[in-house]
Amino acid sequence: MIPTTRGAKERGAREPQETRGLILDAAREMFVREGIEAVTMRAIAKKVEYTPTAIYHHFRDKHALLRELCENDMRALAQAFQRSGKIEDPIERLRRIGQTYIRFGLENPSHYRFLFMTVTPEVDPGVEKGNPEEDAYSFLRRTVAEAISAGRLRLELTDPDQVALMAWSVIHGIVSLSIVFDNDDWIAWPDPEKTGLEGMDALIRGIVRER
Amino acid sequence: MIPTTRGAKERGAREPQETRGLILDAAREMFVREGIEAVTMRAIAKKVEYTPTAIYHHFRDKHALLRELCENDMRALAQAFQRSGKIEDPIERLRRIGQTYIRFGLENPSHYRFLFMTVTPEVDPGVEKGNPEEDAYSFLRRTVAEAISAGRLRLELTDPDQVALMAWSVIHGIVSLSIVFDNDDWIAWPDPEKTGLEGMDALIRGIVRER
DNA sequence: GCGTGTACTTAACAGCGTTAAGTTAGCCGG
DNA sequence: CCGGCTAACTTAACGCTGTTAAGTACACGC
Repeated sequence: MIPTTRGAKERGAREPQETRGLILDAAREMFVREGIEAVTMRAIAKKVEYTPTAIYHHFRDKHALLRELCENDMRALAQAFQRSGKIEDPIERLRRIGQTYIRFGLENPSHYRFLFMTVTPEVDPGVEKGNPEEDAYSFLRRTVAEAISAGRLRLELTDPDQVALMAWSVIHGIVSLSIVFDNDDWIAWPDPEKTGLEGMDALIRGIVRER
Repeated sequence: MIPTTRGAKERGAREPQETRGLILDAAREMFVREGIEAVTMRAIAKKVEYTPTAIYHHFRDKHALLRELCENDMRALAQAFQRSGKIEDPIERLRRIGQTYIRFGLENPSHYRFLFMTVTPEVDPGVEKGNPEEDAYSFLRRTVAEAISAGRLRLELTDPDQVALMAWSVIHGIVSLSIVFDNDDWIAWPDPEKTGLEGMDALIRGIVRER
């Protein structure tokens, strides 16, 4: 049962189970280089020099492939958050989370679009939800909860989910708008990172408890 | 040159130039009822009892059809903003704009997705940009500019585009996240309209000039 | 040596947006 | 009255997509 088999045929040199990784790598490159709509099963197959059908031996369908592609990056985001987790002050940490998130979005628009701007038919529990080390949202939520229980926020703000969503929204709003209306003359675009950070700052001013 | 022609064949009863409107109506219904991906040229054609090719006589391509479909609603949004334009206080007006926008998004998720969450290759100047009566963003921008010149905002906030984007972001963030993660158990969803409004309130608290 | 299972291929299906070419019907100038 | 013109429409097809059924080749365990 242990896949020590290697049916690589006269194709020879290629490691068999490695094919899976090969497909993922090829897909990832096309994904980031030319956007999600450039990634077709046939194009991936061509790049790794297999037939399109071969891919279905390693992934249930296209969506599963893309999801696996993005889960790594999703985890990477959560771990980037983790790094800012060392900041003591939860408010300052929140700010830092925002910055990390904006940069992730602007640097990986394809992943961002797939992860946060695409309606998926069903829920895919790929990363472990509720675990702050893998799930970026639950890390944000925990930070907010910390700020609440430390009495740093306005007293009427008691629901950590709601406040977390408010914070996420400012940032996600800027990032997704700048992705959608990139090089559009509709909006006179200020620097997205700067605008996002200042938006976060404004929101923070609006939720902290005045003293 | 005036299209008084009527080449409706033995199909008879059908008004010729009206066909265009017929197609739009059919597409609109499928659009709001089953979402954008259910709208295929073939399906529309079947519904209006023409061949798919016939549609291309009235619209350059699918995107043009969808755009025309949404432009009406875009204008409707701008006019809904217009109605809140009567509020004297620019800050209060801003709040009201937010509420109107949230409702529009939550009530018309398909239109919303197409208008604000879809990357379009080129800019389509359908609604007249810069004209607050047609262009919802420029209405928002004007309100912000008014607040700035009335000295209502913090002194470091001088760019109306940037502040308008910050405000838009909170709202768009909530709306788009609630569309994408609708019935997803990842997030414990508070009421989106309430969360959006409170987010807007928090942001407003964070940008107004303290006195 | 023989089955078994894994990795792959060939061929095809159904659907998509779109286009080239042909048909039909009605108007308009001579 | 009639030939030409044009708008509105159809038939047939192209090239693309994701996906699947069926078949082949190889390496392994028994």
